Parts: sequence; structure tokens; C-alpha cells
Amino acid sequence: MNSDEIRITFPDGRSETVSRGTSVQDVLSKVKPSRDGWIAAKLNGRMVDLAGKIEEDAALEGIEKGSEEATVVLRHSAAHIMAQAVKAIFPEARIGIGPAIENGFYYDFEVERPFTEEDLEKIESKMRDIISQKLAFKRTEVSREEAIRFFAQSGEKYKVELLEEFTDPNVSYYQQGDFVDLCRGPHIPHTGHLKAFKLLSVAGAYWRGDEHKPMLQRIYGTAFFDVEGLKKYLHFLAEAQKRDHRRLGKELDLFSFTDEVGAGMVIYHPKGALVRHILENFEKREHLRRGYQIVIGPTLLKTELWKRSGHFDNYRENMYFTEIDEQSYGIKPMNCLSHMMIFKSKIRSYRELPIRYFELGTVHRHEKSGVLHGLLRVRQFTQDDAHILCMPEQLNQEIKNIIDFVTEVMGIFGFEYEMEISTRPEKSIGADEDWERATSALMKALEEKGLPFQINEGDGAFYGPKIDVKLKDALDRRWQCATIQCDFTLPERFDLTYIGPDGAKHRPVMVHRVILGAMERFLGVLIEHFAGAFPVWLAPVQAMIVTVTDSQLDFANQVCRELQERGVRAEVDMRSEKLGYKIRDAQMQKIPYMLVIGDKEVAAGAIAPRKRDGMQLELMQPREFADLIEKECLETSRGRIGLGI
RNA sequence: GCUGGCGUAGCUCAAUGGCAGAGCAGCUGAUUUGUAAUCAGCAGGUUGGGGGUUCGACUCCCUUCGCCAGCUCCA
Repeated sequence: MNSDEIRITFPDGRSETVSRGTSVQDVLSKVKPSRDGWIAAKLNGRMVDLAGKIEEDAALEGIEKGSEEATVVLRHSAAHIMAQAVKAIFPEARIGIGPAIENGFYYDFEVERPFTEEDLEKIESKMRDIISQKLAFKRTEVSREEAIRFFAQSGEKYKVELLEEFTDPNVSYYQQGDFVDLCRGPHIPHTGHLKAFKLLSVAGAYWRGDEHKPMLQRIYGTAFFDVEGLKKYLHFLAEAQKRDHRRLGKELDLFSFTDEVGAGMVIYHPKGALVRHILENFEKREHLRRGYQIVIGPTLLKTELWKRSGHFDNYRENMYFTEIDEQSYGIKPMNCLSHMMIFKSKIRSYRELPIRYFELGTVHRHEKSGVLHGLLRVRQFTQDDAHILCMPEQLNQEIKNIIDFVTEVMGIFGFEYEMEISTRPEKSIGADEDWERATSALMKALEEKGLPFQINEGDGAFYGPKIDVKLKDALDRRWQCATIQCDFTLPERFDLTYIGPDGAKHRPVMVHRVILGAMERFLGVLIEHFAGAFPVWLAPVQAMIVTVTDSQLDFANQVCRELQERGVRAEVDMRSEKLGYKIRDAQMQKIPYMLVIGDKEVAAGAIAPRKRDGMQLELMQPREFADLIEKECLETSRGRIGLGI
């Protein structure tokens, strides 16, 4: 091998010798033909353009059109193309940043007036124009100083600000047509690769996510290599809209909000309240089975106490305060204080530990008005909250127990989930070594359970680090529900102690944790997950009795009473409508079973069940139907709940 | 909280400065019907609240409450 040759190694272990300075494109197309075509590549693990030259021995992996990584590259390029279009139409616009994100891309601009729907159409059409020109993305490396000069000269102050914080002496920029953007790359070879895209929305976004910095206008869009992919994604969005719990909550008459009551305050209608009761009863049983003790604390606690806990200093802006007999009280945003008071109410022995207090605790938090969102973000909500007080050496086992608890419960509802560990935030209390101890306790528990997790730096609670569990719903969106938080601080502040085997006082460790999180949020996620079609054990109405004519109503009522007696949640549709009409109605209410009664059924003293998926069951006695429902409830709730709530 | 958009009958939506409307739901009557919508009639409104401009405001302006998208923040 002479000095002008270099060796390229491929992921399958093969290798090739090529001359120094050969482009990525040439190497790839020569030795590894791709079915769909190459978009970019990874050179020694680093993403590069196809046009890049290879100067030394390297490992090379092609990124093929259609792969996830190629789509990220495409979307990033789409953001550049959009920015080019915006600059062409609004030359005075200043560009911020424009990355690819999950499902699409965005780009931020500083403009005189916000973009309108019509602007988006104009921008889209300009983008199509740019795409048809098949402009190459050209990469240029320059010194940082030169880049600063260049962007300062073209008035791109946001790019200059970014550059000034860079530490690398060299940076790269990309140019397609007359548009130049500071960018690491890589990009698609030319604009013609963008076959399918759509601009979706405009919204304000703070520069660099900082609410003290100016607000730019952000345009969101999505992009695909083919029209099929775009269509599928738009269909997915439409599907998500149909499952929106706010829409279903109204349609299924589960809950409502009204400005007369106030923002972020849920009003549960009978059916929604029933579902919540089922969930809560389920939870009480699950907690008792696992050695938790159910407790109830007050809603108002003296402000003095919130000062001692640190909530007043660290959480005040989220709390509501009131005054009683010239005494200041805070409405609880968390349940931990009264749980600690219960612990403190007498001398505790190490033999009692771990103590696990569970409360379906209703809390109030003053969330900023702009963040409220249906059931998923409210100002009054009920947590399935527990505080575990244990000896330090019991901590690991307790955390593992909670992880098992979460795993089991999520399995029952059919959720998949991801775990994250959040570390110490800026605004927090406690000693560094305690934070470290708690954080490693959480990590160790997850590792021992063999569960993968991500680290979320600086995202912990003010009193301790936490494990967050993000649920994935049927549409693959993430929702934070369960959380497990370690706390060495509050036991200290409240001087919680137990008497150890040595007869001396010791400090317990506290774990704050929720399983479903907030009943409100969990219900919202459940509604979207099941698209409103709850499994039988959770359905507020399990069976709607529908008669062919009014003459079977007496028998229908008799059947209904018999089923209710057994604990089946049954109702009779008394309206003198045609059978098809009543079936349709029950169907749209997503009621699991419709029990049809005509003359035939009356004669046989039976009912003809129809499932909501349209499946017709054999004629059966009401008693047999109750058995069937009971069996189905037990099966779908993994033996937890049969008939009744 | 911030930026932008929005608020009309129970629900979904019309009416761009000149008589507030439709479909569905509701009620009444007729129909008595076999697995996703029977027909007819009736009723339904301080156009989110308050203030202003105007001969005249659902429509324009101010203010307030609420909703939506996103940002920031979070169970």
C-alpha cells in the first residue's frame, strides 16, 4: 500500500483500499451499492456529507435513504431550505436556529410581524421552487473569527451570539444557492432530495429557551423522503386528534371545565367520577397488599410549617395562601408534611420500619395559565402519593419494591414506559454528599432491576433526585406519571428519628413516590391510550340494554336490575327509537357490550349480546352474561377487579 | 407568565357595520321498528363578561375571563 492509499473499513468487517482524498460518495457507491441511495455517512462514528473527502484510514458506514438517521439529516436540511425561503420572501428576517426534532423540524426567526397562515403558504411554495432547482449543500470550513465577521456583516446577530460562545477555533457553514447558515452538518447532497414536506404551525419561542430573552417566531414543519411517509404522518396527527382526551371527555360525558369555575379545575361528571373511583379503589387495594398504610392529611397547613420544609422558599410561587384567625395558612401543593407529622406523632422503633404512608391526596398548584392543558395539566389534582420512611440500609430494597409496583401496574394498563433519573437542580436544599448518595441509590436500584434509564441533569425536585417514569401511549407519545424521589433533607428539617437496635436516635430516609402520578393526568392518558374504549373493568357503563320495540322494555328493566344486582354496570336505553339507532349511540359511547332484546329473547328469558367491535355473541341468560363480564374483568385487570367497583 | 390565534344554541359550525342561522342533540306527536342515524312539528341566544366608537356592533377599539398552538415550567 503506497502513501497515497488509505484503508476504509466497513461495518460488516470488510475493508477496501482507495486513494487518499476520495469522496465518501465515491467510496460508498464503488464498494457498497445501496438499494435506496446514500444520503450521508458516518466516518469513524461522526456524521459527514457524501461530498466529504476521506484523508486517512477510517471506518465508514453509509446512511441510507429511508433510515432514521437519513430522515434526521433530511429534516435538518428541510429547515435550511425553509430558512432560505423565508429570507427570500422576508429579507429583513434574522435567523435563529433550525434543528431537526422528533417528527419534523423547526426554524426560529426574528421578524417585524409574526407569520400568518398565508405566509406559510408562500414560504412552502418558495421551498418547492428551491427544491426543484436541486441546489447543492456546500460545506465550507472557516475560522471562528472569519465566521463572526461574515455573520456580523450580514446582520445575523443571533448567529454571532452563538459563535462568540464556541470554543473551537474552526467552524463550518453550509451554503445552498444564496443562503448561508452556520451549521455542523451533514446535509442531503442537494435540495432535490426533499420530496415531501409540510409546514405545520407558527408559534413564539424564546431565544435559546430563555424567557428573559427576546421571543422569536418559530415555524414547525415535517419532511419525508416520500409522499407516502408524509401522508402517514398527517394521518397519525389526525388520529391523535380523534383520541384527544378533551374531545373524548366531552363526547363521552366524562368531565368538563368552565370559565365560571376557573381555569385548571376539573368537574367530574358521573361517568368520569365512576372511572376515577374504580381507579382509586384499585389503588387502595394494591397499596394495602404491599404493606402501605392509608392516611389522610389536611388541605390547609400553617405557613410556618411550609417555611420549615423549604417549600416556602423553593415552591412559593406555585402555592396558594390564605388567612384564618390572623394566621397564615398554605394550601398543600404536596402531601409530605402531614405524613411526616404522623411519623413524628410518637417515638418510632427501627422494628416499625419501613413505614409506608399512602394518601390519595388532593393538592393545589398555581400553574402558569399558559401551561394548563385538559386533564394533563391542572391546578387541583389528586396524587396517589406515598412517603416511605426507612433506615438507610433499607432504601435500596424499598426503591426496588416501588419499581416492581410500577412495572406491575403499568402492565395491567398495557403501558410501555421509559425511565429517567433527574439530578440536583439549581434551586435546591441539602448537602452535596446527600444528593450524591440519593442519586446513586436510585441508579443502583434501576441497574439491579436491569432497567435502562437516561440521565436528566438538573431536573430533580428541590429536596432530592428522582426517577421519572414516562409512559408511552398508543400513539407513542410520552407522559410523565410515576416518579420516585429520594429525600435526606426533610427528615433532617423535621428532625425525624427512630430508635435503633443500639438504643440511640437515628435519622430515617424518606422516599416520596407516586405510581399513577395524578389521577387527573393518568385518566387523561388512559382516555387517549384506549381512545375512550376502556377495558370492561374500567368502563363506566359496561352493558347497554337495547330493545327492538317498546314492548320488551319491562323485560329489559328486569334484566337490568338482575345485572346491577350482580354488580354489572348496566343501563337500559328507554327511547322508542329503532334498534339501529340505539346500537349506533351505544357504539359511539364506546360501551363494551350491547344487550339486544326482542320478542325472541323475551320468550327465551335471554339476551343477545353484541360487542362494541361488532362481534355477535350467542343468546344467553343474564346470569351467564354476568359471569362472562366478571371473567373478562378479571382477565383484563390481571385478577385485580371482577364485578363491582 | 410570554407570543400568536380564537370565543355565536347542549355539541359542531354559518352570518365582515344593517332583521342572529343550519345540522346534530333536546322536547312533543306519529311510527313499533332485529344490530352504526324513521318522519313531522316545537323550543332553544344578554353572540364569554364589562366598557367604548357608531344612527346602528356578532362584526371595529379598550379591558377582563376562558380556550387553542408553541415557548418557559411541571404530576
